[in-house]
Amino acid sequence: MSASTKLSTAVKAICFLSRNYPEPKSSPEIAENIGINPSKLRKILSMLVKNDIVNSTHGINGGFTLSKDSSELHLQDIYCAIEDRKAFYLDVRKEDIKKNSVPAQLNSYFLELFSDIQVEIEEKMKNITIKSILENINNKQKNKEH
Amino acid sequence: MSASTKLSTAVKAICFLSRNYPEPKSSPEIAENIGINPSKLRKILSMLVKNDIVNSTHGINGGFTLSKDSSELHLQDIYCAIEDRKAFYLDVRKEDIKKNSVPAQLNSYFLELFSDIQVEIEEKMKNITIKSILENINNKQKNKEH
DNA sequence: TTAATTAGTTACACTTACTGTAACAATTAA
DNA sequence: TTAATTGTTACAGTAAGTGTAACTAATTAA
Repeated sequence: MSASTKLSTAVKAICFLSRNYPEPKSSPEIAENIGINPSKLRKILSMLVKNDIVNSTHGINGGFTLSKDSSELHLQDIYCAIEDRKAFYLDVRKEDIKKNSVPAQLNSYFLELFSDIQVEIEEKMKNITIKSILENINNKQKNKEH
Repeated sequence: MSASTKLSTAVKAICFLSRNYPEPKSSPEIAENIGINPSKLRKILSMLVKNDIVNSTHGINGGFTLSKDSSELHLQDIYCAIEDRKAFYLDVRKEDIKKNSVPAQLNSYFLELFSDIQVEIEEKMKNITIKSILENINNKQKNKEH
């Protein structure tokens, strides 16, 4: 599952929890709503639990709830929780080339360029909250109805 | 081979051709310099040939040469030549969810967001030429020697 | 015309990674 | 203690990536 796919899946689950707050929702319930396997979903949600984005309670009537208000949940937080590598990781070929050769210097150049791009993406995600996403799609829906 | 890896490989080959211009260089020569299999390199270079970025001549003393000056070669051109999909393609999960449901709307939202990111990356690449890359690594090298 | 050399393409075995699912272990509430 | 739920592990099956070789087509030199 790619980073971008995982991110959108996590956000779908979070939005589902946000709309049902404060009622705990089980993995089969959430999974059914967003169209994914419950086991796979639990893997993703367990990482959100570890990062204090959602709470989980075991046992009867247990499930997942949001731990923060949607206005305090930034896309960047969610991304960092589910991905240990940096955002949208981009790589160069790690071939065996001579040190300080032009190809080796180009490797450094591209790693730096890709790193810059990653920082820009992350900055973008810092400015997006779950609340703003939900407002965004609500507005789109209203415009459709006119 | 990921898009980013292919891009950096192509640029390494192009820089090698730029430094040896106008002498044609064969795929084994280039491959040896940048540390890659000649056959794989030919696959990448053949796409650059189709997009008029490098020329190729068959037969004895044949090989590859640059078809443009390094100041007229933009990173974006190279990227488009070797990748049919959009830059650094990001995707959402194509699960079976109800039309117009919130998860479906979130899919649209993320596709739009990822598309925006792609456009930004491509804009960045439009402003980078092979010449500027070579100057950049030359300056870095000079600073090291001080 | 022939031989040699090189690009361009195809094929294939090998490995690696991804996928979906199930099963199990750990935890909690009734 | 039992049942339900999270959290984790395992695994078979599939898909994708990798490296390499081999083949075809094109071109040049002798």
